[in-house]
Amino acid sequence: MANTQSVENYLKVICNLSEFGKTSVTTNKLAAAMEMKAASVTDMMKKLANRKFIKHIPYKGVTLTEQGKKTAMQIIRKHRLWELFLTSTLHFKWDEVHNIAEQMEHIESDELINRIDKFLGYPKYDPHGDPIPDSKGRLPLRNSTSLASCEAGYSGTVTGVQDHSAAYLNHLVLLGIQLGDNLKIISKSDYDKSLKIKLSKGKELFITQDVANNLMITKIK
Amino acid sequence: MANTQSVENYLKVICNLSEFGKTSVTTNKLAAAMEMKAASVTDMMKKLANRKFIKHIPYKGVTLTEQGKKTAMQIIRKHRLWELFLTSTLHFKWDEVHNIAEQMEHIESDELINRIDKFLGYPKYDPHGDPIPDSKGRLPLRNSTSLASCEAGYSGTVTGVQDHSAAYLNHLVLLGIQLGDNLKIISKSDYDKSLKIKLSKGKELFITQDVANNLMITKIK
DNA sequence: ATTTATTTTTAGTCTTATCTAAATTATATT
DNA sequence: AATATAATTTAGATAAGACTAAAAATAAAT
Repeated sequence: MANTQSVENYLKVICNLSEFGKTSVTTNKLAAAMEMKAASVTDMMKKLANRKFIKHIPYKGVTLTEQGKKTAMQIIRKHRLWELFLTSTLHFKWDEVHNIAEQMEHIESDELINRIDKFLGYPKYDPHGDPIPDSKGRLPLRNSTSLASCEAGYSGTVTGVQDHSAAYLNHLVLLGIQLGDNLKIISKSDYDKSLKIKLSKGKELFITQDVANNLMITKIK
Repeated sequence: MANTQSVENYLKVICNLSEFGKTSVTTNKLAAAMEMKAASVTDMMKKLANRKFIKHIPYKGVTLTEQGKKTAMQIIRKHRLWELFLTSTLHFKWDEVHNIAEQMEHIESDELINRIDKFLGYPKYDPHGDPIPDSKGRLPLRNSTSLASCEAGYSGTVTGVQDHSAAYLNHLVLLGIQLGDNLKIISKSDYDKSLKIKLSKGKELFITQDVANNLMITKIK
């Protein structure tokens, strides 16, 4: 009855790459994201399609079915709640939690994850600013945009990251940028699209387009 | 490098059945404890022997090597710490935690389990009174004996159970017996070895030999 | 000391999930 | 439109871990 960890991982990654089921995902993209060979992915796609988790159009890609999305959301919920537990209760740093949560997300017990949810106070966002699905699989909405897409003069609050790699997260720590920080775009270079920003604490700094691309903010004005 | 969950389960069960490596375990006993067929167990014994976790004498049984014992103790440590976390932090009942801990014990992260240990205040015993190995694999000692082995007149404190089944644990709840309770043996029946005991709260009750056999106490006098 | 019963092992099969290499389909380029 | 390139799928192999059925070893009972 229960799904294997492998099946859960595929569904989770498909869900993330498809923006929660909105778009279709190609075999190679999936293979790259899962660090597996395309042939292995094709194999699994057949199995997942048989079990009605996805719709697979050969040579074209896959999309999640309602059932597949529902299952994937529960795994993402578990992953994000465990990440938050690890940082807020056990004081892990935000770049250390991913690998452990990858394991914990497969623990099979609705009761357990609901109690963790309660223990944490029914949080809406994980340590990287990603929204946590509730027990019904519903996502809280937040209209955040990439910092790179904002013009000079705008202010905003840092709400999340798109790149979850330890390297990127550590780079932000180095720059002194944290989730929840307010910042203002002073200017934008025409030369390399780098940004001069001012943190609410007063500190001014330059960040590259790459860094700005992966930083999510909610525009204030 | 890491061991599979299956390997970890075998080592854990061997360790428990062998009284932490002291005695040898037979194929059939292991098969029964793991709810598997004897043939499957033999297969795995060869693999574990190859990897120097156990010594296997065909047709005779297996014993843990030092390495095998060390590995098993870490799994038992994780199991017991997670059981305590589930009861003390998430308020699960003591008969509900086993299945979940069976899964959590396989999470691979020394740092994680050490932080849980610290979070719980470096506890020495789990919710069933079983000793928790420390990070080096050392077990706290406690000289407890089965209540059934004590004579009338003796007093003691309930320290643990030998039967971990939900049925037994619920039966104790029904009787009103908890870990840490003090009790005194009023009399012992020659007819069926049942015991009349008095709890420190004042309540008197009769318990069968079976129940007494599975209840561990430290004799006070 | 044979025979019977029990325990354990061997041999061969199955499933899941991965891989490599080859074949096929789709896309891009002249 | 033909061909080259890239993406995807098929076919066949492998490893882990479980199973059944049969063979072998040990233990028990006459």
